[in-house]
Amino acid sequence: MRETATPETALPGRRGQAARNNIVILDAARHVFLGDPKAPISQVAERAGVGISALYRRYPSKEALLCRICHDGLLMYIGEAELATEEPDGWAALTGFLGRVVELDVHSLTVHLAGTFTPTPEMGRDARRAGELTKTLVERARETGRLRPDAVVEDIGMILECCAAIRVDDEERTAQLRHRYLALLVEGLAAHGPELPGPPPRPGEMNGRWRPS
Amino acid sequence: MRETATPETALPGRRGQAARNNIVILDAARHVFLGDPKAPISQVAERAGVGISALYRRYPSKEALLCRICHDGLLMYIGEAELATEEPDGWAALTGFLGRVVELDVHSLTVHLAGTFTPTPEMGRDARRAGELTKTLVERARETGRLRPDAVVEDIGMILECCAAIRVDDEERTAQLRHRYLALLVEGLAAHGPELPGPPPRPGEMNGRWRPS
DNA sequence: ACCAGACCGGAATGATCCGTTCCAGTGCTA
DNA sequence: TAGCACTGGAACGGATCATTCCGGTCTGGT
Repeated sequence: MRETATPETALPGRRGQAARNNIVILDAARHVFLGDPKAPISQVAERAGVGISALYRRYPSKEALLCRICHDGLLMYIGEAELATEEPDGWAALTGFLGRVVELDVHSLTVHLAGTFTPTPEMGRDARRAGELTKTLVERARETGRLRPDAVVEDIGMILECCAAIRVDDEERTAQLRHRYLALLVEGLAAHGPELPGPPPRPGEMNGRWRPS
Repeated sequence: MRETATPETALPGRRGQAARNNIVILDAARHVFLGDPKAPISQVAERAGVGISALYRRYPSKEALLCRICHDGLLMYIGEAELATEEPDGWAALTGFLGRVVELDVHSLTVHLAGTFTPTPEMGRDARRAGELTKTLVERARETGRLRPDAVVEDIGMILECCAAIRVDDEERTAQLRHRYLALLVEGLAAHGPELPGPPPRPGEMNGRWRPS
């Protein structure tokens, strides 16, 4: 009688259309808001090929949709981080993790949507969990001796930020280019050159966005 | 009778106020539009401590002001590039240049304002000149053998893009952090590690923005 | 001392954009 | 075939801005 979430796409008729729309809408929203976090909601509907009501039936407001997208991204981040923890080589764990996060464009999904909605307490918890996992990854990478000693956990977020800045029209090409500059940055992380300049980023420093804009 | 541009700030009375405002307005505009390219023009006036008329007396439209700011940035870029050409060590020339461009936030000034106005032909010429200078710098850096062989000219713009993505509330701190990640990227450029992934960026690839938005 | 006009601040205007609501279908489902 | 879950898209109302306009202020030449 009741489908809780997404029992795959193949129901017949109206019921099926609704289930399919659930997915299609989330995909469209992700894509559109990745391109422009302030995009009008009508653009999401258009890309999804549905009417605006279809959106408002599922989410009470634009903010709720944004929140959902962002939270999903956060969960993806956590998932990848946990996956990475299982990699025995600490260095490969960290770099592989970075590569996958860049590939999925998860960073844009989470950080760049900040300020467009007021975060839920649950997201706060998940964000903290994400932070802890990242810390673990960095520490394990440091133990291998491959990570330069003056790198800190907070550098990771900044590095992802750098990669997310790369954007061209074609989506696949964007991913390629991001991998290129991630590679450059990772080489930098591995290089034991002269000490990095400036005080390293402090824990909350990049979170100016998270207050309700 | 007639002051052509900015005969410094110290004239008396109204005439002097006008001259001073010229500068104050450009500074404010630079600052505000760097923070948000789509900021309302009233915000520029507020930061400059002048009324809106003072802006419209000088520039016929918001677009004109944006164009001016952007062009100034382009000229700064060219200036720094020419300065760098005089440095005898090709590697120091390139890295020093990058540092100064990051410091001045020139990249945001030029690229991030694209699409907010229709470029003038003169800007086109200057942009080409900037490209040539950059190319020279990269080639000279390559001759020193310090630059990894698979790096290309177009990487420079992307690297600057990465740095420009770093932004925190405090302006000075932003600059510090940018230098930090620039250092990482430069280490990457110097490292002769495994070949960089993906086809390198092609010449026009990042210019999707330049058509009138 | 005086006035024409350069310059200014900021309110008023008019257009655009966008989130949200509303309503008239549409075709399952029972 | 009636009822209903769901839809597309038009209409509404508020917000945001670029731009214009106007009444005031101060300067500089006479």
